[in-house]
Amino acid sequence: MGTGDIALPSFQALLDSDHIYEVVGLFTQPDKRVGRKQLMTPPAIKVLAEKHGVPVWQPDRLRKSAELEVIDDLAADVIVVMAYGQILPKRVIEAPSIACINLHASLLPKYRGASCIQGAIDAGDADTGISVMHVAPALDEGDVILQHRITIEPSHTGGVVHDLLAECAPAALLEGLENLVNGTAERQVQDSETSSYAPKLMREDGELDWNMSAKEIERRVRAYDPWPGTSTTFLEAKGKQQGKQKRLKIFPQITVEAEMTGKPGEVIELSKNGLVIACGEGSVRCIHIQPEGSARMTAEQFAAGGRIQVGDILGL
RNA sequence: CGCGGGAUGGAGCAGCCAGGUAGCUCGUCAGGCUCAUAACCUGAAGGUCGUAGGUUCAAAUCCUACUCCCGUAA
Repeated sequence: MGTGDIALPSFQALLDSDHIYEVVGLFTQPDKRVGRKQLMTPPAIKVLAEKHGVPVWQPDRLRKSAELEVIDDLAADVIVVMAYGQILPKRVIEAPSIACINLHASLLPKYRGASCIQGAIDAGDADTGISVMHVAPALDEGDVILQHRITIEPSHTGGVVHDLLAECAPAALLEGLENLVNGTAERQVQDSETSSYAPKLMREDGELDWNMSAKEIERRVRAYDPWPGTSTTFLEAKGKQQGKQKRLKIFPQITVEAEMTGKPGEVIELSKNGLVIACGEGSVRCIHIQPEGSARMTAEQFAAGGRIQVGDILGL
């Protein structure tokens, strides 16, 4: 059961190991309208499943759908869950004869929840990983079977870590399955004292607060790329839209300028060397930005347009 | 037709509402200044104003259609 692209390599690994495991079905979220034209688009994992002749189910709300019977009928030995996007009813958890396991993209008990990857980078952690765990009725609180660890480099964005974890997941999954099958799997109860929760992020969570320190801003921009992205606002100084508040997206990599200070949100420098914005502590130098209504550009290009000036305050 | 913004030398933007000489900040090239420079000064090249129609003596500008791009819809 899975939806997100992070589950793709793991699903592929299961398909490839058909000499050991038979994939009897895939549950994933319904097709959604995406993009500017709102085209109905299936999850990539669904396409992969259909290519291999694996039956697919896409219930709107698994909890109260007829598909619950399907799960019983499939009589699976193990249910593997990764980035599915729905809470599983108890009935599903208890359906498989061996176990219902979940792959979670953090070192549990830290960062339970949907934004586990962003959470680890945003907090400045030195590493994160994949946790293979039993599914419990409460979100991401099940006993941990094993964890595979990866290092977060100072340049890693959310997207990079996402891909690294996706690559790292199949090995963890296969090891976990093997242990379960021969009964050697551990069951480490999660320490609720050190647990934390990383809630699902919304677009507006990417709005930068310039009162934060430059270090925190730098990590936030890195963690939230590509989703939900980070942005601030500026007042348009040119053209028909003059005086209107416009969105300005900020992309990695940005660098911390500890020496340069100013009122939080103030534009300290706007030149070919970048856009320097004052933070609560220090400032950050941004190179790649995107004003609303325009394509992504460099700070140098943005400076040429004269749409903001040094001294302007952003994010008001 | 989900909503909104946009298309103007190589880049980013003005000019459009109140039609009449192609503008600004850069970049590029040449020359100058300088011990030197990414700094400064002078000059030059470079644009079918997204496409196709229409209105007009005259269209970047007004009207219609189309194409493409961007934001947003978590």
